[in-house]
Amino acid sequence: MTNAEIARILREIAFFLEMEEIPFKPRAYEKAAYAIEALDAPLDEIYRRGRIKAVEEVPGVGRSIAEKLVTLIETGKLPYYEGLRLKSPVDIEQLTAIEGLGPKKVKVLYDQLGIRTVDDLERAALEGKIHQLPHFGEKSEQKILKGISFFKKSGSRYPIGVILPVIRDIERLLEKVPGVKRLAVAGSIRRWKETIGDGDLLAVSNDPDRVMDFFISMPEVIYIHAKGPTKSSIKIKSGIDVDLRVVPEESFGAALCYFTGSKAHNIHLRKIAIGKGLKLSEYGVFRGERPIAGRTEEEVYAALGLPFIPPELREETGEIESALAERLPNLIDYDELRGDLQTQTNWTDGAYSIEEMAAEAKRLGREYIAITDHTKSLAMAKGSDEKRLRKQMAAIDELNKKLRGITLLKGAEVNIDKDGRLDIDDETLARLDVVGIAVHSHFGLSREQMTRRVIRAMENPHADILFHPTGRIIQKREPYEIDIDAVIQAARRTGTALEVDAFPDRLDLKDEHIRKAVEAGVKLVIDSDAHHIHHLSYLQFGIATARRGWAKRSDVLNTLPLNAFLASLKDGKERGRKKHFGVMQVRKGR
DNA sequence: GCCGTTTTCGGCCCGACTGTTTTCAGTCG
Repeated sequence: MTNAEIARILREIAFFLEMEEIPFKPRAYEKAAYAIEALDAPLDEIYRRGRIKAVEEVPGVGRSIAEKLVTLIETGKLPYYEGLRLKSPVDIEQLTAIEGLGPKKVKVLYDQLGIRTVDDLERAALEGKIHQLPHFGEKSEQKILKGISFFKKSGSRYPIGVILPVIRDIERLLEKVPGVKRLAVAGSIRRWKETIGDGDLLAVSNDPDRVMDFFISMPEVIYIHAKGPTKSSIKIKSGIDVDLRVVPEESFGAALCYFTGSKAHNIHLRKIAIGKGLKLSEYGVFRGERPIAGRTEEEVYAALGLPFIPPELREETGEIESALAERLPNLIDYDELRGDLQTQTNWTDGAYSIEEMAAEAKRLGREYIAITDHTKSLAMAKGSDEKRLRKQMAAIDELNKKLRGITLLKGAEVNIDKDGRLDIDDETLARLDVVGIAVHSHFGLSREQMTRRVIRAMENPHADILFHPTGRIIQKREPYEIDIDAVIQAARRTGTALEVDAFPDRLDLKDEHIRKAVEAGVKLVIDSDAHHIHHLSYLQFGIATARRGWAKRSDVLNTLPLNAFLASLKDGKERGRKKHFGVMQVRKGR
């Protein structure tokens, strides 16, 4: 059973307990669910290694929940949970996806009308049975029907690459509303999470009504969830919910902190405040009634005895502890990448010529980019063979003579075959500046086979960078089965860099893997994987993901100037080769 | 049910908006 499945069960237990109005226990189960979701090892593995004691060491898991988890792991079932489900057999996941339905209302709907699913709910609403229930009325019934129609059309989360431009557009409109003094994007977008549930905007204005009126009457609004003087919430055509809060200027920092989240980070901050005899809310830090901080986030963190914590780290994965110990990493910044090492052109499946890609990259301020078209075994992308690759190298040499202000590197995205061999010969690879290697086929291998395959390819002395190491496409394709810890160890041993593919559908490596790689001292590169000139600006998503993975500038090779970059890339590989060679010698000597 | 530079017992984050209420519960973030 996966951690996600276990977490889901704990959350459902919390919901059932909430239905029964049992105090405090629901929070405990939710907290445990959250903690288990955030683990980087499967819980059943933790249990196998350390028995129940290790399970109890998960924060938020005590004796009672640990026992239940053990039952769940050992038998795949949990009688306590089954019992709750039997008592109220409702489809929690479905029903709570309807805006405005929580535990209490779900209970009334089930107790009074026997509603278990969204289909049941829709039937009852259409038959006019719902508005007769206590605490429901005409409006609730209409709202439920509206919610069901949204439920049927939409997935609940969107890739950040889809949502960011939409929110930026709204931001630009709101900035122009008279009276708006400050405006900021908050929420999970500001934390650069890979998928986003809704958009959060924060404003300071001396005419709040005017901002709110403008906000709810924008042409793209299709539904107004709520409108008040400080908070409004809408749904826009693309199906995304957007919230706008208006706060006084002296509360802007506290509000920005609060609306940026994450929720778990906020709760931790509030507990620290309580510990100091203070109170933290979106309006500021208070001692009694008296505000002592709130205008800026820096001020708020300082009042709690903390340095500023970058939004990308606010996931309650140890950032507050690190901040307290003054051990926060100095994260790579958004303007620190000098090069881009994965771009495709119209030589294979890209849409633009090498010249056009170079011109756009130069315009964006890059100092160098590698042209890494596909290789021959990727037939569908017109992959190059050795001969064509050499022809392209010659073309790049010619272009470099003409180009000013940017250098093109000769590269390739070399295909890893099923057994871990590369599909371009070593002589040709040796002539390339940047050899990226990547898996594009046989995604269904076992974890052992896939891990062996990729590591074997990394052991090729010419392989510089492992491109998109897990092969996932967000919300479309799961990562292939691979032992990422073994890959990280292999990267370290062979001196191969791991890519953070910045293409917003990939973000691969993802944040938590980056954190492991950084801790292991493995070098990273951040690439756009551009197939179009517009994609070259995707690097920002990669930088954000690297920051979420606690990466510093020094962890990322393409923050270096060209010569230092190339030296570093090849040195790493050289050291890896010698180390490997050294091991072989020892073995022979035995 | 969990947890402890305030605690092994007694707390558990805080506030806005809606709808159905006539003083507030439920939901959301």
